[in-house]
Formats: sequence, C-alpha cells, structure tokens
Amino acid sequence: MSTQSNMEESNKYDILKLDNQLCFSLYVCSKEIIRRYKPLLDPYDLTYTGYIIMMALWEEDNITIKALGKKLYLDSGTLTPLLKKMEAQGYINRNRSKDDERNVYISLTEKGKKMKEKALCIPEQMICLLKLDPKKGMQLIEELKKIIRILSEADNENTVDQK
Amino acid sequence: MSTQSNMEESNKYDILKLDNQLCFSLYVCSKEIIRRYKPLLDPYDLTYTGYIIMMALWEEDNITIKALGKKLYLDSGTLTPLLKKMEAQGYINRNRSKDDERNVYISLTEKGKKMKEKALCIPEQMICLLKLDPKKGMQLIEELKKIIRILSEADNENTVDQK
DNA sequence: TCAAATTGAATTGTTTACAATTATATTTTA
DNA sequence: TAAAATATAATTGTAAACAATTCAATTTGA
Repeated sequence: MSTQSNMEESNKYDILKLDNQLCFSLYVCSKEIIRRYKPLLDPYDLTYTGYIIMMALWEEDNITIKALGKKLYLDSGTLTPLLKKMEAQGYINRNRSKDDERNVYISLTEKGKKMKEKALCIPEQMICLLKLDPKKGMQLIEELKKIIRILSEADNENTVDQK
Repeated sequence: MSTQSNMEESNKYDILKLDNQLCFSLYVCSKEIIRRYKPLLDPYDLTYTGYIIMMALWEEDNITIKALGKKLYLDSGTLTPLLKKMEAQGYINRNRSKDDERNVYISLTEKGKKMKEKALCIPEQMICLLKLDPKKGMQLIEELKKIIRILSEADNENTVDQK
C-alpha cells in the first residue's frame, strides 16, 4: 500500500518522507500508547515511567538504581527524582548500602507489593485497546529488541579500543 | 527464545514482565534511536523534533501549525516555541493568515529548502547504523502504523456520540 | 600506602511533551 | 444580527529525559 508502487513515481528524496521513517513511527506509536496508559495509571497516581519502575521491581526487588537504570534504559538524572517521589508516595524504600555507600538499593513497600495484583488489569486493558494478537505482539517485541541489541552492539564497537 | 517455553514455568504475572511489554520495547527503541540522531543533527543545530518538522515541510511547504501538529502528532504547546526557535535560526517563516487570522502558516526559507539535499545522508547513515533491511523496515513501519490507526479509531468510537 | 582512576548517585541546565487554560478570530444559530 | 459555539495559537504548569558536572566512596596501581 504505501510501499513502492508503480503508480507513484519514486525519487531520491523518498527516504526523507515521514511515511518511510521507522524512527518516526516508533516515536509516534510509543507516545500514543503511553498517552493511553494515563487514565489506567491515574488511580495509582503513577506516570508511565513510575509504572515501568514498578514492573522492574516486581520482577526483581531490592536492586540498585544503577541496575534499575540498566533495565529501564534510564539514567540517574531521571530516576533519582522519580524514586524520591515514589518513596514519598509509599511505593518504595531507598536504602544506601552499608557495604558500599555508593550504592542505593530500591525495594518495594507492602503497598508496592500489593499493587502487583491490582495492576494485572492494566496490561489486560491495554492489550484489549490495541486489539493485539498475542503472537503478533510478541513477534513485534522481538523485532524491536533486535534493533535495541544492534544499537548497543554498535556502541560497544566504538568503545572496545579504550581500556 | 523469550516467548513461552516449557522450561520456564508461566504464571499469571507474566503479562506484567517488561520483556512482554510491547509499549516498553517501543519506548526504549524510539528513545535509543532518537539518541543516535543527535550527532547527525548537531551540525544543523536541530533536535530530532526539529528534524521531523523539517521533513514534514519538505513534503508539504506552507501549512498551518494545526496541520503540522496533525502530521507529527504534536500539539501547539510543543510546536509554538519550537517553531519560534526555528524561525530565529532561519529555517522557516511564520505567517499569520490574512484570510483567517487564527491560522499561522509555516513555510521554508531558502536555507530550509537547501538543507533537504544535505539531509539525505541522515536517513542513509541511520539505516546503516540500524543494519536495516529495507523490506523488513517497511514491514515494521506498516505494523506500527496499524497500531496507530487502531488507537485513533478507538478514540473516535468514544466521541461519535457527542454532536 | 597513597595518589590517581573509577564508580554510583545526585545535581544542574536544557529540551520535549502534554494537559489545561486563555485570548482572539470566525462561524453558527436563535 | 447579536450571542453562543467553535476553532486556532499561544501560554502556563508539570513531568520526563538526557548530557554534563559534581561529590563522595571505593578500587587500582605505582
């Protein structure tokens, strides 16, 4: 449909068209989905970023900010203020390690743990809204992870020489 | 690989895992790609958002902020300050319509038009970095557009009744 | 062992992004 | 035709996000 057809003449500027930009589609798609999370997360007074922090902790509790950032592809500049807010909200605790005082461990409070059960309806509702076929969805996720992997490998190639 | 295998036991909380979240993959993928645009756009002193504004205008020059926002999925709160900056940089002009003074038309300056030719290497370099197979890439784009379409249809369903 | 390098979190500054509101212009309708 | 409704940009306020820097703790290695 929008791929090259012999009806529309093609020219060298086609690669500059928004319709042919993978990144633009990703950018719009991710923003538009995240916007739809808002009403689902409002009852918990969490933003999407707060929600993925909770998901990371439900998978693995009591991890450092560093490890959390690696999982979520976020840095301390984003996480630190957000985690302080979530601590104030009673979802998590922040504990500086006695062993190595550089590390701050984040752990779930009872409230944070209890939320997991109630949160089950969030992805359920989102899958429904997206009319997502589970298989198709997982395939898409795998494609995206492949891209993410390629990018981080490209980074490594540019940094192996320094040691 | 990360889909259901009979090795790992599955439980009802699987849908809450980051690995199974389409939105999270989209979010990371789009952020990580956009971050890689930075060095390519720095020579033009444009951010990714400025770049997609340019792409929109290269496709269709002299359109209203409203139309630009619809194409790019951005609202005036984002566009107005950015367009003012890009006008100051000499890429575009902003003209309030004489016919209907509510409309502000955005058009490319000569500098803005000239950039199109030089910009060709930007998607080229990105495709190379992503090691993207053009066909696979377009398929992925179509999948993403399908999702975006479903979301906007869902919005319409919730607003048809008001008239 | 102690200076230098590295690490992890926090801070600072800038840019995006969106919701909600405001201001102005235009269109509708009573 | 005047009031009400609608449309478009601009503004305001808040939250993310990241780069770059700072600070303190730890590790390395000379």
